[in-house]
Amino acid sequence: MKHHSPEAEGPRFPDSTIRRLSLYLRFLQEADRTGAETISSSDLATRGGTTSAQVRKDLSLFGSFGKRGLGYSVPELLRELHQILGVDRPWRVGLIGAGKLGSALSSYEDFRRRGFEIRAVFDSDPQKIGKRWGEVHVIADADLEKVLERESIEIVMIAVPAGAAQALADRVVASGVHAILNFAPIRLRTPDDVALRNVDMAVEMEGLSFALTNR
Amino acid sequence: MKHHSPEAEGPRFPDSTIRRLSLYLRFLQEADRTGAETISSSDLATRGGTTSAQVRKDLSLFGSFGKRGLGYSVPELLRELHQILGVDRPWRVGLIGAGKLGSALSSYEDFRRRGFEIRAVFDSDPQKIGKRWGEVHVIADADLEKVLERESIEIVMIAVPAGAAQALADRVVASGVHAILNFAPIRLRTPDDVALRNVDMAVEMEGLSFALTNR
DNA sequence: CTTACATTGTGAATGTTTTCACAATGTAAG
DNA sequence: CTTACATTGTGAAAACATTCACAATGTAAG
Repeated sequence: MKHHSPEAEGPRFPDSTIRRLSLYLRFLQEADRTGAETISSSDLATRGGTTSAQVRKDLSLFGSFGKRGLGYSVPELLRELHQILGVDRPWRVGLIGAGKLGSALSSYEDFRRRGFEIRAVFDSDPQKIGKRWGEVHVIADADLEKVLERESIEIVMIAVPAGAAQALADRVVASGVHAILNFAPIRLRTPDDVALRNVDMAVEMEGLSFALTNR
Repeated sequence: MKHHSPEAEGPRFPDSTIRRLSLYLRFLQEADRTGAETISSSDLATRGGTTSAQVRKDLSLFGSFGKRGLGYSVPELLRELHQILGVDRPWRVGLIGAGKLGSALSSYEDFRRRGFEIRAVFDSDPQKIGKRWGEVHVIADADLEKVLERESIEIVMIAVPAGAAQALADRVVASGVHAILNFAPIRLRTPDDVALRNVDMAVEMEGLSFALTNR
């Protein structure tokens, strides 16, 4: 029954837990579509590739949502997870980089479906500026600050070459954005109050290379 | 001086360590380009966003490569990291999914530069089959097994919609491939002896959403 | 050769995450 | 109402990862 109390320094939640909550949310949506009323921690575990104890521990960090002997109510847990993850409302997203990867990101249906709405696309290439990209026009990097503010962008995705990423990140942060998803193969330096996630495909490939080599 | 011995069950290396080794490797390559002869654990730490003790601990899992009082020889540590990560030789990679994301992946220069060579691209769309994609032609999914074997593919990247991913993964595994990089928003089930990494962009975005919500 | 200094390699301490295991509590059937 | 059963929530234990702290060992200068 322990909810996190309104302490000066709030509790810190493991990153791994947050990732798993995202996965649970997905299975719940799936289960909901098939009309399931309730779901047990082991159901969630099997699909999420973890254990039922882990599922219960993860959820118990945020409250007690289940019924002993029965499991969790699908609609209720759906509501709770949406709220915990903050996806109970849409987010305004900016995308920097209108190359191939940017193109893939801007048309990625899963983002829109989950409430991540790309409201601005930026690029430095004059050839691309002004072109229609989905529902928005490509904007010059030079106008970054102006447009981030005008469009109230809350999350920025960076999909540019490594050499350009840090300078752009600095400008994004200076514009008051507090969340960045970085696809450039470089470790960005940002202040502590900026949430930063990296999608580093080369690192992932090298992880596979390592696994194949050491068997 | 402790090297890993040839035991029946080899030591297990933390995933987090392997990821960091990739980052160290990058920074070393950069340092090498600027002509640096040696580098200290704290140099590596600053760029990698960690601590010098962590760097030394990571490296010490694989051997002792440094010189007390001096640091690490850049060329030597480069060689060692290449070998540890298994990127001292090229890898033959297959790509399933010739959509926007597949397109971005197949032209991603960082892969080629690091020795990940895409030797085959697959898609189910008859419209796309036969078209030139970089240096290869798009091949029908139906020929997956045949071509994976013919091209001696060692690593497969899956960039298809969630609904198609598991069935394709099963076929990939059955064809003897032991490493998969999955971009589909689904948790694939694979045997234990298959190395699997996921790049899940929706999960990353929800992590940012969570961070922004809980501040 | 000796001293001053830098930096590694690594046990031990600490911190974090996962797993275990079971009392608590709910349902359902007789 | 009682019994049989399922499943949660959670302390405690175990496993795992990071940080500390310092002896060991190298360089370089006088």
